[in-house]
Amino acid sequence: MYHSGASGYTSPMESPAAPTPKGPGNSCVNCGVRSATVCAALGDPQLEEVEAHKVGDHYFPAGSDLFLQGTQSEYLYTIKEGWVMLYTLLQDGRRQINEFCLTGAFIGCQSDMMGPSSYSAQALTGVTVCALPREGIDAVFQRVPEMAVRFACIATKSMESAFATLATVGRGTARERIAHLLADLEARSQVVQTESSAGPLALPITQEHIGDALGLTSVHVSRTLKQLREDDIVSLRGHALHILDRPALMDVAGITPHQTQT
Amino acid sequence: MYHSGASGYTSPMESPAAPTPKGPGNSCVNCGVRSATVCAALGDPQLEEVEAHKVGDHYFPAGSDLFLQGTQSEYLYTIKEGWVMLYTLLQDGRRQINEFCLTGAFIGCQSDMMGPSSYSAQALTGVTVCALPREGIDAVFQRVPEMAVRFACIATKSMESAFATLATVGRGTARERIAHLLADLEARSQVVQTESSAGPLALPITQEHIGDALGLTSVHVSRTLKQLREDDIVSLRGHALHILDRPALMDVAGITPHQTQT
DNA sequence: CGAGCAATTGAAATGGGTCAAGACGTGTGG
DNA sequence: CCACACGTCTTGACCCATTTCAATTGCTCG
Repeated sequence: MYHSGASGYTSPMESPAAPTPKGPGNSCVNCGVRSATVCAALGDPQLEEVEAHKVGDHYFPAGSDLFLQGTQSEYLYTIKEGWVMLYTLLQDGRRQINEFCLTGAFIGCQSDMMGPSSYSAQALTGVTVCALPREGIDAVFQRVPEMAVRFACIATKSMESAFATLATVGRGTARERIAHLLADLEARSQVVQTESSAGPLALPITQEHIGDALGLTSVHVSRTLKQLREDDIVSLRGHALHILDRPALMDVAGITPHQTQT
Repeated sequence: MYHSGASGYTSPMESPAAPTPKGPGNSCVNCGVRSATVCAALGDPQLEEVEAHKVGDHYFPAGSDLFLQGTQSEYLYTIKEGWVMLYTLLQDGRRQINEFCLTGAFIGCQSDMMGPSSYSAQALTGVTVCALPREGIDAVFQRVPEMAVRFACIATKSMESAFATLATVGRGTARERIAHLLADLEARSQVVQTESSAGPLALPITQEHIGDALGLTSVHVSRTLKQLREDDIVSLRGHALHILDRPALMDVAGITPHQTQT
Protein backbone atom coordinates (compact mmCIF):
# COMPACT_ATOMS: atom_id res chain seq x y z
CA MET A 1 0.00 0.00 0.00
CA TYR A 2 2.61 2.49 1.06
CA HIS A 3 5.17 3.70 -1.46
CA SER A 4 7.40 6.60 -0.62
CA GLY A 5 9.13 7.58 -3.79
CA ALA A 6 11.74 9.85 -2.34
CA SER A 7 12.58 8.37 1.01
CA GLY A 8 11.96 4.79 -0.16
CA TYR A 9 12.95 2.68 2.78
CA THR A 10 11.07 -0.31 1.44
CA SER A 11 13.88 -1.54 -0.70
CA PRO A 12 17.48 -1.54 0.51
CA MET A 13 18.91 -0.75 -2.91
CA GLU A 14 19.92 2.84 -3.38
CA SER A 15 22.80 4.67 -4.93
CA PRO A 16 25.97 3.85 -3.02
CA ALA A 17 26.76 7.12 -1.35
CA ALA A 18 28.91 9.51 -3.32
CA PRO A 19 29.69 12.27 -0.81
CA THR A 20 28.21 15.53 -1.96
CA PRO A 21 31.04 18.01 -1.59
CA LYS A 22 30.42 21.17 0.33
CA GLY A 23 30.03 24.25 -1.79
CA PRO A 24 27.92 27.28 -2.53
CA GLY A 25 24.87 25.24 -3.43
CA ASN A 26 25.24 23.24 -0.25
CA SER A 27 26.35 25.85 2.22
CA CYS A 28 25.55 25.91 5.92
CA VAL A 29 23.98 29.33 5.46
CA ASN A 30 21.25 27.82 3.30
CA CYS A 31 20.90 24.68 5.40
CA GLY A 32 17.18 24.05 5.68
CA VAL A 33 17.36 22.08 8.90
CA ARG A 34 19.83 24.25 10.73
CA SER A 35 17.38 25.39 13.37
CA ALA A 36 16.96 21.80 14.52
CA THR A 37 20.64 20.98 14.68
CA VAL A 38 23.73 21.56 16.73
CA CYS A 39 24.36 24.60 14.56
CA ALA A 40 21.13 26.32 15.50
CA ALA A 41 22.51 29.16 17.58
CA LEU A 42 25.46 30.04 15.41
CA GLY A 43 26.02 33.38 13.75
CA ASP A 44 27.60 33.76 10.32
CA PRO A 45 31.23 33.90 11.45
CA GLN A 46 30.81 30.81 13.62
CA LEU A 47 29.05 29.05 10.80
CA GLU A 48 32.08 29.59 8.65
CA GLU A 49 34.27 27.85 11.18
CA VAL A 50 31.98 24.84 11.08
CA GLU A 51 31.73 24.94 7.32
CA ALA A 52 35.49 24.86 7.07
CA HIS A 53 35.59 21.72 9.15
CA LYS A 54 32.79 19.73 7.56
CA VAL A 55 33.37 17.46 4.60
CA GLY A 56 29.92 17.70 2.99
CA ASP A 57 26.93 15.39 2.88
CA HIS A 58 26.93 11.62 2.95
CA TYR A 59 24.14 9.36 1.85
CA PHE A 60 23.33 6.02 3.45
CA PRO A 61 20.83 3.64 1.87
CA ALA A 62 18.12 2.12 4.03
CA GLY A 63 19.44 -0.81 6.02
CA SER A 64 23.07 0.28 5.96
CA ASP A 65 25.01 1.06 9.10
CA LEU A 66 26.43 4.54 9.72
CA PHE A 67 28.80 3.01 12.23
CA LEU A 68 29.11 -0.17 14.29
CA GLN A 69 29.49 -0.69 17.99
CA GLY A 70 33.03 -1.47 19.01
CA THR A 71 34.44 0.75 16.30
CA GLN A 72 35.10 4.45 16.20
CA SER A 73 33.39 6.24 13.36
CA GLU A 74 35.48 8.79 11.54
CA TYR A 75 32.66 11.31 11.51
CA LEU A 76 29.97 12.86 13.61
CA TYR A 77 26.71 13.13 11.72
CA THR A 78 23.80 15.51 11.71
CA ILE A 79 20.73 14.01 10.08
CA LYS A 80 19.45 16.23 7.29
CA GLU A 81 16.80 13.81 6.15
CA GLY A 82 15.70 10.31 7.01
CA TRP A 83 15.39 8.03 10.00
CA VAL A 84 18.19 6.35 11.92
CA MET A 85 18.07 3.95 14.83
CA LEU A 86 20.70 3.58 17.52
CA TYR A 87 20.93 0.01 18.73
CA THR A 88 23.03 -2.40 20.72
CA LEU A 89 23.57 -6.03 19.86
CA LEU A 90 23.87 -8.29 22.88
CA GLN A 91 26.05 -11.34 23.04
CA ASP A 92 23.08 -13.68 22.82
CA GLY A 93 22.20 -12.06 19.51
CA ARG A 94 19.27 -10.04 20.75
CA ARG A 95 18.96 -6.41 19.81
CA GLN A 96 18.08 -3.45 21.97
CA ILE A 97 17.04 -0.36 20.07
CA ASN A 98 18.05 2.63 22.15
CA GLU A 99 16.59 5.47 20.18
CA PHE A 100 14.97 6.45 16.92
CA CYS A 101 16.64 9.55 15.50
CA LEU A 102 15.00 12.00 13.12
CA THR A 103 16.03 15.05 11.21
CA GLY A 104 18.31 17.33 13.21
CA ALA A 105 19.71 14.59 15.45
CA PHE A 106 23.42 14.74 16.16
CA ILE A 107 24.86 11.25 16.26
CA GLY A 108 28.17 9.66 16.90
CA CYS A 109 28.89 11.43 20.16
CA GLN A 110 30.48 9.29 22.84
CA SER A 111 31.50 10.00 26.37
CA ASP A 112 35.00 8.97 25.48
CA MET A 113 35.21 11.09 22.36
CA MET A 114 38.09 9.14 20.90
CA GLY A 115 37.10 5.65 21.98
CA PRO A 116 34.89 3.03 20.33
CA SER A 117 31.14 3.43 20.28
CA SER A 118 29.03 1.32 22.59
CA TYR A 119 26.22 1.14 20.07
CA SER A 120 25.59 1.00 16.34
CA ALA A 121 23.58 3.31 14.09
CA GLN A 122 21.56 2.02 11.17
CA ALA A 123 19.61 3.84 8.49
CA LEU A 124 15.91 2.98 8.52
CA THR A 125 15.25 5.00 5.37
CA GLY A 126 17.63 6.43 2.88
CA VAL A 127 19.47 8.98 4.99
CA THR A 128 21.31 12.17 4.13
CA VAL A 129 23.70 13.38 6.77
CA CYS A 130 26.10 16.26 7.19
CA ALA A 131 29.46 14.83 8.17
CA LEU A 132 31.94 16.46 10.54
CA PRO A 133 35.28 14.72 10.99
CA ARG A 134 35.74 13.63 14.58
CA GLU A 135 39.39 14.52 14.26
CA GLY A 136 39.78 18.13 15.26
CA ILE A 137 36.22 18.58 16.41
CA ASP A 138 37.42 19.63 19.84
CA ALA A 139 39.28 22.51 18.25
CA VAL A 140 36.06 23.60 16.57
CA PHE A 141 34.31 23.50 19.91
CA GLN A 142 37.11 25.65 21.31
CA ARG A 143 36.70 28.27 18.64
CA VAL A 144 32.90 28.09 18.61
CA PRO A 145 31.87 27.75 22.22
CA GLU A 146 28.20 28.32 21.29
CA MET A 147 28.41 25.02 19.52
CA ALA A 148 29.90 23.29 22.53
CA VAL A 149 27.06 24.63 24.62
CA ARG A 150 24.45 23.52 22.12
CA PHE A 151 26.15 20.15 21.96
CA ALA A 152 25.81 19.90 25.70
CA CYS A 153 22.10 20.68 25.46
CA ILE A 154 21.57 18.07 22.79
CA ALA A 155 23.46 15.47 24.78
CA THR A 156 21.35 16.31 27.79
CA LYS A 157 18.17 15.97 25.78
CA SER A 158 19.29 12.51 24.68
CA MET A 159 19.87 11.65 28.29
CA GLU A 160 16.41 12.83 29.28
CA SER A 161 14.87 10.93 26.43
CA ALA A 162 16.72 7.80 27.51
CA PHE A 163 15.39 8.31 31.04
CA ALA A 164 11.86 8.62 29.70
CA THR A 165 12.17 5.41 27.73
CA LEU A 166 13.59 3.69 30.75
CA ALA A 167 10.59 4.74 32.79
CA THR A 168 8.11 3.31 30.28
CA VAL A 169 9.98 0.09 29.76
CA GLY A 170 10.64 -0.38 33.43
CA ARG A 171 7.20 0.43 34.72
CA GLY A 172 4.65 0.30 31.92
CA THR A 173 2.55 -2.46 30.40
CA ALA A 174 2.94 -3.36 26.74
CA ARG A 175 -0.06 -1.17 25.96
CA GLU A 176 1.47 1.82 27.70
CA ARG A 177 4.89 1.35 26.19
CA ILE A 178 3.57 1.15 22.67
CA ALA A 179 1.22 4.09 23.10
CA HIS A 180 4.10 6.10 24.50
CA LEU A 181 6.41 5.27 21.63
CA LEU A 182 3.85 6.00 18.94
CA ALA A 183 2.85 9.29 20.54
CA ASP A 184 6.48 10.26 20.85
CA LEU A 185 7.37 9.40 17.26
CA GLU A 186 4.32 11.21 15.99
CA ALA A 187 5.12 14.31 18.00
CA ARG A 188 8.70 14.37 16.87
CA SER A 189 7.85 13.90 13.20
CA GLN A 190 5.38 16.74 13.36
CA VAL A 191 8.09 19.13 14.44
CA VAL A 192 10.12 18.27 11.41
CA GLN A 193 7.57 17.65 8.68
CA THR A 194 5.62 20.83 8.14
CA GLU A 195 3.31 19.07 5.74
CA SER A 196 0.43 16.67 6.38
CA SER A 197 -0.55 17.54 9.92
CA ALA A 198 -3.66 15.37 9.81
CA GLY A 199 -2.96 12.51 7.42
CA PRO A 200 -1.36 9.22 8.32
CA LEU A 201 2.29 9.30 9.23
CA ALA A 202 4.60 6.83 7.51
CA LEU A 203 6.74 5.00 10.05
CA PRO A 204 9.70 3.21 8.48
CA ILE A 205 9.76 0.51 11.15
CA THR A 206 8.44 -2.99 11.61
CA GLN A 207 6.71 -4.40 14.63
CA GLU A 208 9.93 -6.16 15.42
CA HIS A 209 11.64 -2.77 15.68
CA ILE A 210 8.96 -1.67 18.10
CA GLY A 211 9.47 -4.79 20.14
CA ASP A 212 13.23 -4.38 20.20
CA ALA A 213 12.86 -0.80 21.33
CA LEU A 214 10.43 -1.59 24.11
CA GLY A 215 11.59 -4.95 25.40
CA LEU A 216 8.67 -6.86 23.90
CA THR A 217 8.20 -9.71 21.47
CA SER A 218 7.03 -8.83 17.99
CA VAL A 219 4.22 -11.29 18.58
CA HIS A 220 3.03 -9.39 21.56
CA VAL A 221 3.42 -6.08 19.76
CA SER A 222 1.09 -7.40 17.12
CA ARG A 223 -1.51 -8.44 19.68
CA THR A 224 -1.31 -5.15 21.51
CA LEU A 225 -1.58 -3.08 18.35
CA LYS A 226 -4.68 -5.04 17.44
CA GLN A 227 -6.16 -4.19 20.79
CA LEU A 228 -5.36 -0.50 20.42
CA ARG A 229 -6.90 -0.59 16.98
CA GLU A 230 -10.07 -2.25 18.25
CA ASP A 231 -10.28 0.36 20.96
CA ASP A 232 -10.16 3.03 18.25
CA ILE A 233 -7.10 4.68 19.74
CA VAL A 234 -4.41 4.22 17.09
CA SER A 235 -4.14 2.19 13.97
CA LEU A 236 -0.82 1.04 12.57
CA ARG A 237 -1.31 -0.95 9.38
CA GLY A 238 1.54 -1.50 7.03
CA HIS A 239 3.63 1.53 7.79
CA ALA A 240 0.81 4.02 8.14
CA LEU A 241 0.13 5.41 11.57
CA HIS A 242 -3.34 6.86 12.18
CA ILE A 243 -4.09 8.48 15.46
CA LEU A 244 -7.78 7.96 16.00
CA ASP A 245 -8.22 9.32 19.48
CA ARG A 246 -5.41 11.54 20.57
CA PRO A 247 -6.60 12.24 24.11
CA ALA A 248 -7.08 8.53 24.72
CA LEU A 249 -3.62 7.85 23.33
CA MET A 250 -2.03 10.40 25.61
CA ASP A 251 -3.95 8.93 28.47
CA VAL A 252 -2.73 5.40 27.79
CA ALA A 253 0.81 6.60 27.13
CA GLY A 254 0.21 8.06 30.54
CA ILE A 255 3.67 7.50 31.87
CA THR A 256 4.21 11.23 32.02
CA PRO A 257 6.01 12.60 35.01
CA HIS A 258 3.98 13.49 38.01
CA GLN A 259 3.72 17.25 38.30
CA THR A 260 5.12 18.62 41.52
CA GLN A 261 3.01 21.54 42.63
CA THR A 262 4.86 24.70 43.52
CA MET B 1 25.05 -4.66 61.75
CA TYR B 2 26.19 -1.82 59.61
CA HIS B 3 26.92 1.56 61.14
CA SER B 4 28.63 4.21 59.10
CA GLY B 5 29.54 6.97 61.46
CA ALA B 6 30.58 9.55 58.95
CA SER B 7 28.30 9.06 56.00
CA GLY B 8 25.38 7.92 58.16
CA TYR B 9 22.56 7.46 55.70
CA THR B 10 20.64 5.33 58.13
CA SER B 11 19.04 8.25 59.86
CA PRO B 12 17.64 11.21 57.98
CA MET B 13 18.59 13.70 60.67
CA GLU B 14 21.69 15.66 59.94
CA SER B 15 22.81 19.22 60.28
CA PRO B 16 20.68 21.36 58.01
CA ALA B 17 23.17 22.47 55.43
CA ALA B 18 25.09 25.59 56.23
CA PRO B 19 26.81 26.39 52.91
CA THR B 20 30.55 26.23 53.31
CA PRO B 21 31.80 29.41 51.65
CA LYS B 22 34.49 29.11 49.06
CA GLY B 23 37.90 30.20 50.15
CA PRO B 24 41.55 29.27 50.34
CA GLY B 25 40.90 26.17 52.39
CA ASN B 26 38.25 25.05 49.94
CA SER B 27 39.73 26.05 46.62
CA CYS B 28 39.21 24.28 43.32
CA VAL B 29 42.96 23.88 43.00
CA ASN B 30 43.00 21.62 46.04
CA CYS B 31 39.78 19.86 45.13
CA GLY B 32 40.36 16.20 45.85
CA VAL B 33 37.80 14.91 43.43
CA ARG B 34 38.54 17.22 40.54
CA SER B 35 39.83 14.50 38.24
CA ALA B 36 36.44 12.81 38.37
CA THR B 37 34.40 15.93 37.74
CA VAL B 38 33.39 18.31 35.04
CA CYS B 39 36.44 20.36 35.96
CA ALA B 40 38.88 17.57 35.17
CA ALA B 41 40.39 18.98 32.00
CA LEU B 42 40.71 22.55 33.12
CA GLY B 43 43.94 24.45 33.45
CA ASP B 44 44.58 26.98 36.20
CA PRO B 45 43.20 30.04 34.38
CA GLN B 46 39.98 28.19 33.48
CA LEU B 47 39.71 26.92 37.01
CA GLU B 48 39.73 30.49 38.21
CA GLU B 49 36.77 31.29 36.00
CA VAL B 50 34.87 28.44 37.54
CA GLU B 51 35.97 29.31 41.03
CA ALA B 52 34.72 32.84 40.55
CA HIS B 53 31.32 31.50 39.61
CA LYS B 54 30.80 28.86 42.26
CA VAL B 55 29.22 29.63 45.58
CA GLY B 56 30.90 26.97 47.70
CA ASP B 57 29.80 23.65 49.09
CA HIS B 58 26.33 22.61 50.12
CA TYR B 59 25.36 19.76 52.37
CA PHE B 60 22.21 17.68 51.98
CA PRO B 61 21.17 15.18 54.65
CA ALA B 62 20.21 11.67 53.60
CA GLY B 63 16.67 11.53 52.29
CA SER B 64 16.49 15.18 51.29
CA ASP B 65 15.93 16.28 47.72
CA LEU B 66 18.53 18.34 45.90
CA PHE B 67 15.81 19.40 43.51
CA LEU B 68 12.38 18.23 42.38
CA GLN B 69 11.04 17.43 38.97
CA GLY B 70 8.87 20.19 37.59
CA THR B 71 10.97 22.85 39.28
CA GLN B 72 14.15 24.53 38.26
CA SER B 73 16.98 24.21 40.71
CA GLU B 74 19.00 27.30 41.31
CA TYR B 75 22.26 25.40 41.15
CA LEU B 76 24.12 22.75 39.26
CA TYR B 77 25.89 20.35 41.57
CA THR B 78 29.03 18.28 41.48
CA ILE B 79 29.04 15.52 44.06
CA LYS B 80 32.10 15.74 46.28
CA GLU B 81 30.98 12.99 48.59
CA GLY B 82 27.96 10.78 49.01
CA TRP B 83 25.34 9.02 46.93
CA VAL B 84 22.49 10.62 45.02
CA MET B 85 19.74 9.03 42.97
CA LEU B 86 18.00 10.60 40.01
CA TYR B 87 14.40 9.50 39.78
CA THR B 88 11.12 10.23 38.10
CA LEU B 89 7.75 10.01 39.81
CA LEU B 90 4.93 8.86 37.57
CA GLN B 91 1.40 10.06 37.88
CA ASP B 92 0.23 6.78 39.38
CA GLY B 93 2.75 7.25 42.15
CA ARG B 94 5.29 4.72 40.94
CA ARG B 95 8.91 5.66 40.86
CA GLN B 96 11.56 4.99 38.26
CA ILE B 97 15.11 5.46 39.43
CA ASN B 98 17.12 6.61 36.44
CA GLU B 99 20.58 6.56 37.85
CA PHE B 100 22.64 6.23 40.99
CA CYS B 101 25.22 9.00 41.11
CA LEU B 102 28.49 8.79 43.00
CA THR B 103 31.34 11.14 43.68
CA GLY B 104 32.24 13.26 40.69
CA ALA B 105 28.79 13.19 39.10
CA PHE B 106 27.51 16.46 37.71
CA ILE B 107 23.81 16.84 38.25
CA GLY B 108 21.14 19.31 37.42
CA CYS B 109 21.76 19.48 33.70
CA GLN B 110 18.70 19.96 31.56
CA SER B 111 18.28 20.28 27.85
CA ASP B 112 16.29 23.42 28.34
CA MET B 113 18.84 25.00 30.63
CA MET B 114 16.38 27.46 32.06
CA GLY B 115 13.31 25.24 32.19
CA PRO B 116 12.05 22.81 34.81
CA SER B 117 13.76 19.49 35.41
CA SER B 118 12.09 16.32 34.21
CA TYR B 119 13.41 14.36 37.16
CA SER B 120 14.24 14.74 40.82
CA ALA B 121 17.47 14.16 42.70
CA GLN B 122 17.53 12.78 46.22
CA ALA B 123 20.39 12.25 48.64
CA LEU B 124 20.81 8.59 49.63
CA THR B 125 23.53 9.42 52.13
CA GLY B 126 24.59 12.71 53.57
CA VAL B 127 25.91 14.47 50.50
CA THR B 128 28.41 17.25 50.02
CA VAL B 129 28.19 19.04 46.71
CA CYS B 130 29.95 21.89 45.00
CA ALA B 131 27.31 24.33 43.82
CA LEU B 132 27.43 26.41 40.66
CA PRO B 133 24.60 28.90 40.13
CA ARG B 134 22.62 28.06 37.03
CA GLU B 135 22.29 31.77 36.39
CA GLY B 136 25.20 32.80 34.27
CA ILE B 137 26.49 29.28 33.73
CA ASP B 138 26.16 29.69 29.98
CA ALA B 139 28.57 32.62 30.16
CA VAL B 140 31.04 30.39 31.98
CA PHE B 141 30.61 27.76 29.28
CA GLN B 142 31.23 30.45 26.69
CA ARG B 143 34.46 31.46 28.32
CA VAL B 144 35.52 27.93 29.16
CA PRO B 145 34.41 25.79 26.23
CA GLU B 146 36.44 22.85 27.55
CA MET B 147 33.92 22.73 30.33
CA ALA B 148 30.95 22.73 27.97
CA VAL B 149 32.49 19.87 26.06
CA ARG B 150 33.23 17.96 29.21
CA PHE B 151 29.69 18.66 30.29
CA ALA B 152 28.41 17.21 27.03
CA CYS B 153 30.60 14.14 27.51
CA ILE B 154 29.22 13.63 30.97
CA ALA B 155 25.64 13.89 29.71
CA THR B 156 26.55 11.46 26.95
CA LYS B 157 27.92 9.05 29.51
CA SER B 158 24.63 9.25 31.39
CA MET B 159 22.87 8.51 28.14
CA GLU B 160 25.09 5.52 27.47
CA SER B 161 24.55 4.31 30.98
CA ALA B 162 20.79 4.70 30.52
CA PHE B 163 21.06 2.70 27.30
CA ALA B 164 22.88 -0.05 29.14
CA THR B 165 20.24 -0.12 31.84
CA LEU B 166 17.56 -0.11 29.18
CA ALA B 167 19.10 -3.17 27.60
CA THR B 168 19.09 -5.09 30.87
CA VAL B 169 15.63 -3.98 31.88
CA GLY B 170 14.20 -4.60 28.44
CA ARG B 171 15.80 -7.94 27.81
CA GLY B 172 17.14 -9.46 30.98
CA THR B 173 15.64 -11.61 33.72
CA ALA B 174 15.45 -10.36 37.29
CA ARG B 175 18.59 -12.33 38.07
CA GLU B 176 20.50 -10.70 35.25
CA ARG B 177 19.29 -7.20 36.01
CA ILE B 178 20.24 -7.40 39.65
CA ALA B 179 23.63 -8.94 38.92
CA HIS B 180 24.27 -6.20 36.41
CA LEU B 181 23.34 -3.42 38.80
CA LEU B 182 25.38 -4.78 41.68
CA ALA B 183 28.42 -5.34 39.48
CA ASP B 184 28.08 -1.83 38.11
CA LEU B 185 27.72 -0.18 41.50
CA GLU B 186 30.63 -2.12 42.85
CA ALA B 187 32.84 -1.19 39.93
CA ARG B 188 31.96 2.47 40.17
CA SER B 189 32.53 2.64 43.92
CA GLN B 190 35.93 1.06 43.50
CA VAL B 191 37.02 3.87 41.22
CA VAL B 192 36.17 6.41 43.85
CA GLN B 193 36.98 4.69 47.10
CA THR B 194 40.65 3.87 47.10
CA GLU B 195 40.29 2.00 50.36
CA SER B 196 38.94 -1.47 51.11
CA SER B 197 39.28 -3.22 47.81
CA ALA B 198 38.29 -6.57 49.21
CA GLY B 199 35.92 -5.93 52.09
CA PRO B 200 32.18 -5.59 51.85
CA LEU B 201 30.89 -2.47 50.15
CA ALA B 202 28.22 -0.45 51.93
CA LEU B 203 25.32 0.26 49.59
CA PRO B 204 23.04 2.98 50.93
CA ILE B 205 19.99 1.57 49.17
CA THR B 206 17.06 -0.67 50.03
CA GLN B 207 15.69 -3.53 47.99
CA GLU B 208 12.90 -1.23 46.98
CA HIS B 209 15.44 1.12 45.43
CA ILE B 210 16.84 -1.78 43.47
CA GLY B 211 13.39 -2.71 42.29
CA ASP B 212 12.57 0.84 41.28
CA ALA B 213 15.78 1.09 39.31
CA LEU B 214 15.27 -2.20 37.50
CA GLY B 215 11.53 -2.35 36.97
CA LEU B 216 10.98 -5.06 39.55
CA THR B 217 8.96 -5.51 42.71
CA SER B 218 10.84 -5.32 45.98
CA VAL B 219 9.34 -8.69 46.79
CA HIS B 220 10.89 -10.22 43.75
CA VAL B 221 14.18 -8.50 44.41
CA SER B 222 14.22 -10.15 47.80
CA ARG B 223 13.58 -13.58 46.32
CA THR B 224 16.19 -13.13 43.62
CA LEU B 225 18.83 -11.89 46.04
CA LYS B 226 18.18 -14.93 48.17
CA GLN B 227 18.78 -17.13 45.15
CA LEU B 228 22.02 -15.34 44.26
CA ARG B 229 23.14 -15.74 47.83
CA GLU B 230 22.35 -19.45 47.86
CA ASP B 231 24.29 -19.83 44.65
CA ASP B 232 27.27 -18.21 46.38
CA ILE B 233 27.52 -15.44 43.81
CA VAL B 234 26.77 -12.27 45.79
CA SER B 235 25.41 -11.61 49.21
CA LEU B 236 23.58 -8.42 50.09
CA ARG B 237 22.52 -8.43 53.72
CA GLY B 238 21.59 -5.26 55.41
CA HIS B 239 23.58 -2.80 53.40
CA ALA B 240 26.71 -4.86 53.01
CA LEU B 241 27.53 -6.16 49.57
CA HIS B 242 29.83 -9.16 49.39
CA ILE B 243 30.92 -10.41 46.03
CA LEU B 244 31.52 -14.10 46.52
CA ASP B 245 32.20 -15.20 42.98
CA ARG B 246 33.15 -12.38 40.70
CA PRO B 247 33.45 -14.36 37.46
CA ALA B 248 30.05 -15.93 38.05
CA LEU B 249 28.60 -12.50 38.75
CA MET B 250 29.98 -11.07 35.55
CA ASP B 251 28.67 -14.07 33.72
CA VAL B 252 25.16 -13.65 35.06
CA ALA B 253 25.22 -9.89 34.51
CA GLY B 254 26.04 -11.03 31.03
CA ILE B 255 24.08 -8.44 29.08
CA THR B 256 27.26 -6.92 27.73
CA PRO B 257 27.40 -5.68 24.16
CA HIS B 258 28.37 -8.11 21.47
CA GLN B 259 31.86 -7.38 20.27
CA THR B 260 32.07 -6.56 16.59
CA GLN B 261 35.29 -7.96 15.21
CA THR B 262 37.39 -5.58 13.14
C1' DC C 1 8.15 -1.76 75.03
C1' DG C 2 5.95 -0.32 70.89
C1' DA C 3 6.12 2.07 66.33
C1' DG C 4 7.74 1.73 61.80
C1' DC C 5 10.23 0.43 58.06
C1' DA C 6 12.76 -3.26 55.52
C1' DA C 7 13.09 -7.89 54.40
C1' DT C 8 10.93 -12.63 53.99
C1' DT C 9 7.93 -16.06 52.70
C1' DG C 10 3.75 -18.31 50.83
C1' DA C 11 -0.15 -18.84 47.63
C1' DA C 12 -2.70 -17.38 43.79
C1' DA C 13 -3.25 -14.54 39.55
C1' DT C 14 -1.49 -12.74 35.15
C1' DG C 15 1.10 -10.36 31.56
C1' DG C 16 3.99 -11.50 28.30
C1' DG C 17 7.01 -15.19 26.19
C1' DT C 18 7.52 -19.29 23.39
C1' DC C 19 6.32 -22.41 19.83
C1' DA C 20 4.03 -23.22 15.75
C1' DA C 21 1.02 -22.69 11.88
C1' DG C 22 -1.07 -19.59 8.58
C1' DA C 23 -2.16 -15.41 5.95
C1' DC C 24 -0.85 -11.58 3.35
C1' DG C 25 2.03 -8.71 0.12
C1' DT C 26 5.62 -7.94 -2.77
C1' DG C 27 9.45 -8.71 -5.62
C1' DT C 28 11.83 -12.35 -8.54
C1' DG C 29 12.53 -15.65 -11.98
C1' DG C 30 10.71 -18.81 -15.29
C1' DC D 1 1.49 -13.77 -16.33
C1' DC D 2 1.94 -17.14 -12.98
C1' DA D 3 4.46 -19.54 -9.30
C1' DC D 4 7.42 -19.28 -5.71
C1' DA D 5 10.11 -17.37 -1.99
C1' DC D 6 10.76 -14.31 1.61
C1' DG D 7 9.65 -11.12 5.08
C1' DT D 8 6.08 -9.36 7.97
C1' DC D 9 2.07 -9.76 10.44
C1' DT D 10 -1.65 -12.77 12.73
C1' DT D 11 -3.56 -15.99 15.64
C1' DG D 12 -3.97 -19.96 18.85
C1' DA D 13 -2.42 -22.80 22.77
C1' DC D 14 0.46 -23.40 26.48
C1' DC D 15 3.98 -22.02 29.87
C1' DC D 16 6.50 -19.44 33.19
C1' DA D 17 8.65 -15.34 35.30
C1' DT D 18 7.04 -11.77 37.86
C1' DT D 19 3.25 -9.46 40.25
C1' DT D 20 -0.09 -9.10 43.70
C1' DC D 21 -1.97 -9.82 48.14
C1' DA D 22 -1.14 -10.91 52.72
C1' DA D 23 0.99 -12.30 56.85
C1' DT D 24 5.31 -12.65 59.64
C1' DT D 25 9.87 -11.54 61.23
C1' DG D 26 13.52 -8.60 62.26
C1' DC D 27 15.90 -4.38 63.29
C1' DT D 28 16.38 0.36 64.84
C1' DC D 29 15.02 4.00 67.28
C1' DG D 30 12.26 6.89 70.37
